[in-house]
Amino acid sequence: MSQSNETRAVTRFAPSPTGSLHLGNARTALFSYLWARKTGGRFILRIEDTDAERSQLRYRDELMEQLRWLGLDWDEGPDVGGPSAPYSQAERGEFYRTLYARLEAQQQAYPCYCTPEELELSRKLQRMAGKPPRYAGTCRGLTAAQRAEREARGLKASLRFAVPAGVVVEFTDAVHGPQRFASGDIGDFIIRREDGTAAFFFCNAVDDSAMGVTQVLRGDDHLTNTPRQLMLLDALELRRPGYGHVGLLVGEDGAPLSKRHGSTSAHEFRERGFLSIAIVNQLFRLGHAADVDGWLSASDMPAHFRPDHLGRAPARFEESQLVHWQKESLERMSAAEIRAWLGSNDPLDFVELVRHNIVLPPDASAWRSVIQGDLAPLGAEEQRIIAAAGPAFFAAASDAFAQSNRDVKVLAKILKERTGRKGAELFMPLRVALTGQAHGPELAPLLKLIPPQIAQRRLESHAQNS
RNA sequence: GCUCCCUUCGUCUAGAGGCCUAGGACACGGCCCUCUCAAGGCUGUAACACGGGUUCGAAUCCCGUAGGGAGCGCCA
Repeated sequence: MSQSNETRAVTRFAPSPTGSLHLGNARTALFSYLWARKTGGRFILRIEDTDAERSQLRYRDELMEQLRWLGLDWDEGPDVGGPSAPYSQAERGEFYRTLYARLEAQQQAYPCYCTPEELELSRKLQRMAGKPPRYAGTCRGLTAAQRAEREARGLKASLRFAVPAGVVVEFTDAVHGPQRFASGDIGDFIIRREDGTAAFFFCNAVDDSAMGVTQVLRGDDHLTNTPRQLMLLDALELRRPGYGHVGLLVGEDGAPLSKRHGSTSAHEFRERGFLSIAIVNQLFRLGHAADVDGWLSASDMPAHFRPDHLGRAPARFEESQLVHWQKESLERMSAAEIRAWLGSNDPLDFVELVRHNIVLPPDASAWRSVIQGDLAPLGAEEQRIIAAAGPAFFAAASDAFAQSNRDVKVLAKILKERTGRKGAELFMPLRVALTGQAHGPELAPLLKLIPPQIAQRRLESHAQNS
């Protein structure tokens, strides 16, 4: 296994442009990217847009934008070209046609005239009989005359791969190890749709091979599909890429990540203000055992990627862990970078002051209004602190503030003499009255940023009544 | 139904027969620091799904059971 890790891996990400980049896909893209970068190989982006109905150019562009945002760049792809162009399957029809012709000439593929209704019925019947729902082979034995008769009736045909009987397909999965499947368990499957477009099993396998991909990394859900693709490649005498199937990414309830888990696309996390490097650090550790615990920069990540430590079990995505990487990422940014991330024009000293109390951009707005606008209503803990201090304290505080020239040290000294309070007993009520919150950045510099009249008013407001 | 896959602390994982009284990280609790939060330091709670084997010895190997998942699509 270590042998293959040393060689230059050619990997790919092959999304279908039918929606935005899902976290699960983002993770396999990341792993593929890292594998290529780690070994000095190549990373290919191929767009699987054979389903004209659902594929949209808009989605393709979004996908590419989101990959770039995550820091994944490709060496070959629809926009940058490469030796295996074109990289959109919709444009590879000619290549597919020569392969179909070969398969038909070798009698390893045949036209199928069954209608969707007939197929549906057949599957239903088989299910009821307790049998696996496989293609019955109705059209496999059709004579030339029978085919001609169907053509004459104007029937459209799909093309099916004739699965060889009695074959055992073996391969070594990069994450699951040795695998064996019997061809008898696999029905003849469609490789060209009735409309002439290539079906997934076919174009996906054939392109990986033709593009020189050495390591296919994909979700576990494809594991049992792999023998089909292998038989196809074998029939065409095309080189087999290595396959690796990683455990799926699931939500906090253990079910596959879906809408009901809230955000599931990279785009949604971006909208909420998560940093791409935070997301990448999190994905890096889901279904993958890194050799370090700490935060990694994008440039350090490839060296720490371990293809032989990819996980078989489903990995649960938990936002609390993402938040950790978000904090770690923020710690490593300059105030100017944080300001840019916030998209604000806050003074840098303000950013510097509140940065450790920010996880997502809305946290910054809260502090912004503390120094300029109104305070949010007090929470339970805050109310308790105010009540415990009492109006007399704030009357004294208000006086003291007027003499303090906004210097917390001076303010505290006067108050200490007047009230006998010190430490938390003294500072906490001040903090709550001035900021409306029981936690936050250091009080002294914060006070300097609050306009004096506003600070004065906040202290006085608690001196009045209970 | 058939075929295949998966199962270590709440979560991510280390672990490839003795180094495991199972390690780390996140989260959670405590202590220190401190006006508070965060950060940092120290520290605590917490897991080998179950049952049989094999072995001097099993989280690690074998066989079952249970639970979860995937595939069997003219969707990728």
